Amino acid sequence: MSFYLYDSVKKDKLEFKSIKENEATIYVCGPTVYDDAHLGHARSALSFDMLKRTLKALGYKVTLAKNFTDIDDKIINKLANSNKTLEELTQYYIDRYLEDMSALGVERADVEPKATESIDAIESMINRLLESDCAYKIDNGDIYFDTSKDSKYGSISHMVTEDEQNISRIEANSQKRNPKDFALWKACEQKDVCFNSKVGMGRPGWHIECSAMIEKIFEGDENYCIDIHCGGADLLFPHHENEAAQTRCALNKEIAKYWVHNGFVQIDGEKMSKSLGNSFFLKDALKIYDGELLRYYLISVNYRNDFNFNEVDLLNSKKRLDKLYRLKKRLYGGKVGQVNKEFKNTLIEAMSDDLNSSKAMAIVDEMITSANDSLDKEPKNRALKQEILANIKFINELLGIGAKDAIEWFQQGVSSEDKAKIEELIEQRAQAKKEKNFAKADSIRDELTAMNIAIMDLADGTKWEKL
RNA sequence: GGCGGCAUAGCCAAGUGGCUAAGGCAGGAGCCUGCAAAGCUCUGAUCCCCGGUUCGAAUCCGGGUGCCGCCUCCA
Repeated sequence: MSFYLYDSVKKDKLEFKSIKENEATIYVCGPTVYDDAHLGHARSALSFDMLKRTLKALGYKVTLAKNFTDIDDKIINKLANSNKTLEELTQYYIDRYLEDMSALGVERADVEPKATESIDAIESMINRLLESDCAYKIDNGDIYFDTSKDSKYGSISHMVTEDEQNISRIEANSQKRNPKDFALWKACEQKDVCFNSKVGMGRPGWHIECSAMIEKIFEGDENYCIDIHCGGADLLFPHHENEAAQTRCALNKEIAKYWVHNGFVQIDGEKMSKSLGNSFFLKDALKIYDGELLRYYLISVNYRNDFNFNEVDLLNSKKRLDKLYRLKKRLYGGKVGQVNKEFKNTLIEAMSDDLNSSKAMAIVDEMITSANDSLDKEPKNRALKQEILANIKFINELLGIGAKDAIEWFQQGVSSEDKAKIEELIEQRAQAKKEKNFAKADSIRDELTAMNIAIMDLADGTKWEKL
């Protein structure tokens, strides 16, 4: 089966042809670890988690690297107001990031390089750029990349123009050869946030770390370092433009064969920001909503589109995901059989079309309806039940949803005392029903409703769910 | 100022030249049920506006209008 991916540099949906047959190499620009992860980080991580899962389902051996930028101006600023070391501070946020992403079902990357642990690769690349005069050092020790040395500069973002007016906001520095030149290395004096390297005392610029890490981690071929380079839409310029330029000048090849960018998350139609006070940290969202639900909600929209996060839509997603778990609950404790091949292929096919998760979810919904219908007609068909459970298992492999215990799913946040009380009330109601005392049965149901508990009388007894 | 994206039923959202425009939520009708809930069945849009290309366009081109993003750290 062919895999198609929208390349945001070529602006076209292309058939994926990996550098090495049946192997796929992916690099994702990860977070700068100076604060907790927000919904935007989640969306990025989820997009490329789906990419990895889909390629694996198609039979590729996937290697995904996601970096942590653990040295940067904002980290240094934060350090000034804390009594932690650089490593303590960044490791704290790395752990927080991984914890939050784990709650969303994001698989760990195969390689997780840190900038501070890649100084050797960075200084090596900077040295080569200096030797070939693609980079130059100015009086204060800063090292800049000379964008005029890269004839293809601008080919990634299509953002570079000759018009001087457009670049008025770029850092003014009289020693820079070209206004667009960017820092590869920032000289500094403070020892606690600087590294002693062959290119001087200082710290790496943001862009060089990705180029250097990719060179260090992946082999590539004579034309490309990796198959797919991923990141948020905002990274296209200047970050990815600069990465591409550095790699071209240092290695004489392109950094990536395909470029994939995910769209932004807005909250209630407004850009996320601390000043707006819209709760945008993942940890806050996870206090209220289940991680799997957030995952399901966030992947319900194509990864390239902007995403407008709001509670109404989130609760709609909850109802939709509940249907999957209700089906799973219907088959509770049953054996998992063989997945339906047609279902599996249709689902992979949807994801193979530029990760069309919306379509994949529609296919899941159709499977749920058809499965419920079949179960209504043939409640004792064991083979059918086993196949449906296998289908649900495959949904989890590909989309990362539906793996939880179906009973627990509907009882999240209910204490064991409340559970006992609910069971007791249901028992009393069953007795009242048996005696045809419907008034009493209904009043017990009202009592449960007041506790936010919904009940449903099924063939095999009364089941309850937390609303 | 420069570059780019988006606009599909009450809401969310697939679909990028051609069968009756996916799917979900909400709403309506029915089956089932002591009544409900759950589940199942049926039910809704000609695709922001104008013009063009074409036998044929939501889908391509041009022009509007509106919203958003990037150009400075940012997923």
